[in-house]
Amino acid sequence: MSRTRILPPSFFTRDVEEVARDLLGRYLVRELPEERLVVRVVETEAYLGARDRASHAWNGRRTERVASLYLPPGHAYVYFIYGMHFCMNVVAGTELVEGGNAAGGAVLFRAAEVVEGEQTMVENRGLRRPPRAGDLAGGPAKLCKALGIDRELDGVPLDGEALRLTVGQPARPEEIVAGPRIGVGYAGEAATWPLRFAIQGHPEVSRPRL
DNA sequence: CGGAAGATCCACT
DNA sequence: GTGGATCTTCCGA
Repeated sequence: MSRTRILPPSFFTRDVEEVARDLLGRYLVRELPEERLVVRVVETEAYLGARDRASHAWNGRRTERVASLYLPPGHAYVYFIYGMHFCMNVVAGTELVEGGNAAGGAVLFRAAEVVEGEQTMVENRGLRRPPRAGDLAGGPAKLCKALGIDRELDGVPLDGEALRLTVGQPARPEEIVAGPRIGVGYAGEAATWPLRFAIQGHPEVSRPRL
């Protein structure tokens, strides 16, 4: 158990689903100029890449927006959605080519609990009242807002200065639950795949609860 | 070159 | 529970 020991690139060079499960309980560290923010990941989703209709890399799609999905495992993919929100993924997978990620697999961070820097996260979220469960980082866009993550961080390595993933307090396998991913109803067969993972019963998990 | 939809959140009912 | 906000990206014409 370590807040500071950084997860190496090899951590992300495994099956995407396995990485998504193993990220539960890990610490995401955001270094701001004046302060360090730390959260513990409690919910993730795996996106398998080219063979996954719900993935931004479906069918090998390779546009400027999704270019970071093809960086080596361990890099950030941050995208803008619904005209006002950002969401963050980490590139993962085993299908490598030319030092990159051939399949475009990644893990979306959906929810986290605060470990350090709550006051700044309250301010980043624009909350005027004490946060209730899920207010700070109980959803992929809330998480980004709270941590000050936007497209500036698209493509950065997650073992670098601005952003790091550390060992943290990993979830025990028996406390992990799985279910279908959120907001991907258009994806046909893939919409039913149980690639959403969470720490069972955790109050910060986004809705609908698993 | 236009239109439609989106890995969401919030306020309001 | 529902709809509005708000805008980038992509595909089809």
